Amino acid sequence: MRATMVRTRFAPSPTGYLHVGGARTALFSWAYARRHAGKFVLRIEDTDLERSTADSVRAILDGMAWLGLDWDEGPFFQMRRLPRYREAAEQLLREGRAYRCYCTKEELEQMRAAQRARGEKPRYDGRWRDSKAAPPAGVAPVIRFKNPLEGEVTFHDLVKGAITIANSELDDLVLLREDGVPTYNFGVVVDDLDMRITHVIRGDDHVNNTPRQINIFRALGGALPQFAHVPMILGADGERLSKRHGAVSVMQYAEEGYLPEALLNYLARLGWSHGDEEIFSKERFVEWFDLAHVSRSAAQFDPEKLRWLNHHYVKERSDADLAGLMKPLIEARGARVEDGPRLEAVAALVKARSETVEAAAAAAMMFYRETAPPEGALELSAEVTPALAELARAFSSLSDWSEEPIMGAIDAVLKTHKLKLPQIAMPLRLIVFGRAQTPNIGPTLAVAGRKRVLEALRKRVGA
RNA sequence: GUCCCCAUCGUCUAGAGGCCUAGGACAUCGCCCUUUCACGGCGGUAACUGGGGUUCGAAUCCCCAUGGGGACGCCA
Repeated sequence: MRATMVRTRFAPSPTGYLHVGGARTALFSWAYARRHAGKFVLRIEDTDLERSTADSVRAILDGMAWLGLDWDEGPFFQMRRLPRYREAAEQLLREGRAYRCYCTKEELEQMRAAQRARGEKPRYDGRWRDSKAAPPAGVAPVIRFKNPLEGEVTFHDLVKGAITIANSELDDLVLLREDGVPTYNFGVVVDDLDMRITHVIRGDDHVNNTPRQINIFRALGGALPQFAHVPMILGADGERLSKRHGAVSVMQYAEEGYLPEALLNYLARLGWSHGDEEIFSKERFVEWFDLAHVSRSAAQFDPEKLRWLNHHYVKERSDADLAGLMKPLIEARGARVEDGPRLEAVAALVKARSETVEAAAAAAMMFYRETAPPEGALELSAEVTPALAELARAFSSLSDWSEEPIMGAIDAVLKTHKLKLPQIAMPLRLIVFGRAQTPNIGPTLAVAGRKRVLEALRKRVGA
């Protein structure tokens, strides 16, 4: 007998972009399904009519696509399943496991305020649970769940272990609003049941919802999935992740020149580990991923380490690949790649000092845009000027414009004028590129092209 | 306030009773390479929250304290 197939899901609410916390939850859920040759289901929980938007749905899908997290079923939208929730709620009503509640919001607020004032946990007191009172006229009821009064719920979380919560801590939550839209806890249960989810992998913040959901699962007569609650991601200062901590949106990282494989690798390593392994591919991650090694405590997001990882992957990309990614960014800066040196050669040169594709594009600009040295930065001494003039002549007569002959010409000039390399290389950098820091002078001049080098030199020292 | 969860270097983490004078990575510091800036190489600083148990032996198990996080909506 084969074990039932693993089915996991990612169930975001479309109320904003895909943020790193959600992305990691999705990643773990996705990896678990892939690892066990199961199915990964995407479900959009759009029951918050106020905040859900089509743009958010797009943003979430875009984020997942960029990260390469593909799903096998869905996206399903809860708002298209309303009849199904109504049906499930009516079943519970019929079986006496749910009831109509006619409380007004003001009434509920009053009740909670009083409870808080008494130092109690605010919760619905069940006043309509067994009420025989006639429903007040003109009030549309909600349907509430008849949560068990006694006993406790224990479940074995795949990452946290046994968790027990007393039913007396729970209250009769709303299943269906007056307009027939399900609340979160009800929608989740009906869907996880209908979609035959075997492993619910989600954020830590849902631990407290789980016992409620388990009670509903049971009332509905369904089989329980396994639960795995992954810890939250905190900002670098230990606070809840927010915009203050830099980018939280996955797509913003894309825009800032991060590579998907870098973000993926970083996220995988946040709250999960495989011995001392730090750098691994998506494929390797799938091979290694297990719930047992998910950590139980929250992790702080470290932008520095992400940058380091990204740099690693930038260096790992082929020159052609990197050039392809850089091109639109260079053009966005108003330069034409066609007017300058071959982008692949430039990419090869700037790789080592660019943590992001953005940075690589910025560094590449020195090859695509003329820049005059800052005022006063270039002061040529009486001995350097003739040396540079001679160098220009030597350059123009080189039969081959590449690193080796270029350095040969420089060495010769150094020798005849009794100069040290920096004395010639620094002015050269300033004259040709308008800056003192560039990659090694030889390959840099080679990539820049003879025409540009000679023109800049002649303008400055004649020849 | 009540309930739930968590606790190893600044950060991410290894560690499932002896392999731990606690390992790796980022960051940081120093040296080397480099006659610029980087990349790279080598090395250093740096942690088991506290207190009680259990055990021949505890970072690892139990209890308490402390600290942190989460949840208490007709949000998800």
